Amino acid sequence: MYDPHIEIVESNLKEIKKTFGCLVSVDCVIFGYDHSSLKVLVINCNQEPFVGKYSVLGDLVHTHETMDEAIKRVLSQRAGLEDIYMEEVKVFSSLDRHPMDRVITIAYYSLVKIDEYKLVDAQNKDLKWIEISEAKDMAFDHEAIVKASHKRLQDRIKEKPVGFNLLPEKFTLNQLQLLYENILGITLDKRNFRRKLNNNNLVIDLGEVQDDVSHRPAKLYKFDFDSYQKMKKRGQFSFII
Amino acid sequence: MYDPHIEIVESNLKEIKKTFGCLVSVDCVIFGYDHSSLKVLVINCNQEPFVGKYSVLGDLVHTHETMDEAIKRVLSQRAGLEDIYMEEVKVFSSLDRHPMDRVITIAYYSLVKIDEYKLVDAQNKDLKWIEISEAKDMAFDHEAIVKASHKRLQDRIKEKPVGFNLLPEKFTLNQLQLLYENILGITLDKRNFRRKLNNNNLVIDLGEVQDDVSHRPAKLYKFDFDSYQKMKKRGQFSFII
DNA sequence: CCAAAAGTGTTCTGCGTACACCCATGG
DNA sequence: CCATGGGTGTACGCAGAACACTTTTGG
Repeated sequence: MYDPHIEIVESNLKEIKKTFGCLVSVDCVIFGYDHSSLKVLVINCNQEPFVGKYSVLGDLVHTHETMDEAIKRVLSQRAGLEDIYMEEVKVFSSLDRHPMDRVITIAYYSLVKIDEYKLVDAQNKDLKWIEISEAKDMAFDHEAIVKASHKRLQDRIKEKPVGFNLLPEKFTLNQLQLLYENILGITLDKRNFRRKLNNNNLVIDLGEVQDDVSHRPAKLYKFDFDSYQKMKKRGQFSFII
Repeated sequence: MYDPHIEIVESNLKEIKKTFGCLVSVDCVIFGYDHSSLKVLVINCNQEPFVGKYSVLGDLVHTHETMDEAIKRVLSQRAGLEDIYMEEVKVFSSLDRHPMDRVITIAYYSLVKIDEYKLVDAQNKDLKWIEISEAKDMAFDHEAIVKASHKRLQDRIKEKPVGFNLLPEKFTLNQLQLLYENILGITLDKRNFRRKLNNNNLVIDLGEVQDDVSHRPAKLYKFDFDSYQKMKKRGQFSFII
């Protein structure tokens, strides 16, 4: 019987590469939150036949870099983003997902504090934040990539405090609650939400208040990273909202 | 400024493939459960410098197949497995993970009803079930791949009833409980475990009993797939043990 | 003083958890 | 009748969910 298993050995390496070599890319769905809705960072695609459609940021993976390095390079060089939260979502491998050649892509999503981020756009002039709901009819299979990433973010935020990566260092509890409501598409009870935060020691009262609002200013808080680390270590942490 | 973004267009496709083409493989961690412990299906590696070490089943992805097709091909051709549960785990992309060339691999795990599976080994003579604890010092980075897959299974089984894929169609409640205890490495309370199953309508009493035991025979149950589907549809399903 | 949003407590219900004894069968 | 595992119910505490009014500030 034919042995379908291919062994990579010196003698047939060149032949193997010719036969099996394919292109691998990373695509990163960058989420931002502007205090009213969840946004995705996109670019106008300039590859036929998708010219004019939106695309998320991505690039081919170089032969000398890991996925992690590739995605960091894309975030840094193409969006000026450093040290931001990111997570692998899944692999997209349809044969026809790229019109020019077979390109396997690994999707990631990232979370950006949109207030602290000015669009860095050295390479091109059309980086743009769009609403999740606008992420339709995108280039390649990027609509599916955005959908899968959004779903992953929704799942993740229910069990880990990743949402803080979308807010400024100092935030009000209402801002935090609205973030959850927007991402999950649900409404939450203010008192229950706050009690849960307090029970978990997840936020620290900074003793400061808002100073630019025309009504009673809200207290400002920050995420209690140390407390979260401790809770993770001893026993399990639950943040299912 | 240098634009690091590579566009794949007809004119430079060949050059791009030469520069960026790399090898992609799938590796599948196949879990089985033999009524006492969780097992992994491995093979003796025959590639230097790992000859004699264990490896999980994997293969290069062909240019004309998706990941899904590749993993199904590996499961079918190399282990005779068809239509089994599987899930993508994550990408492994260290530059030195394969000694011969840069190979990016996508790890999957699968669940097999070990009782109903006779080792099909047409291609080679050394398919073997080993204990999780024996999955050390494996070929390539397969120890890390097994660890990550095991962790994923542990996470998944807490929220979805995937464990039934490891048991025969008919099983006793004690067998089910032991499965959970073995996979999670914890002990569970018998009465609480059973109450939760009943509350969720997850199992159906078949009205049959064991007939090969030298003590009071236990009732046999099967997984209630329809009930699970209904529960998933209306509202959320929780199976956190 | 009015508008706007901030902030705060209680009750009820259901679920997780801890826990121990009798039952049915084969040998 | 004995050994072996099979099977069952209760009490407690905590956490989620529902729910409405008072407070503080700016204008």
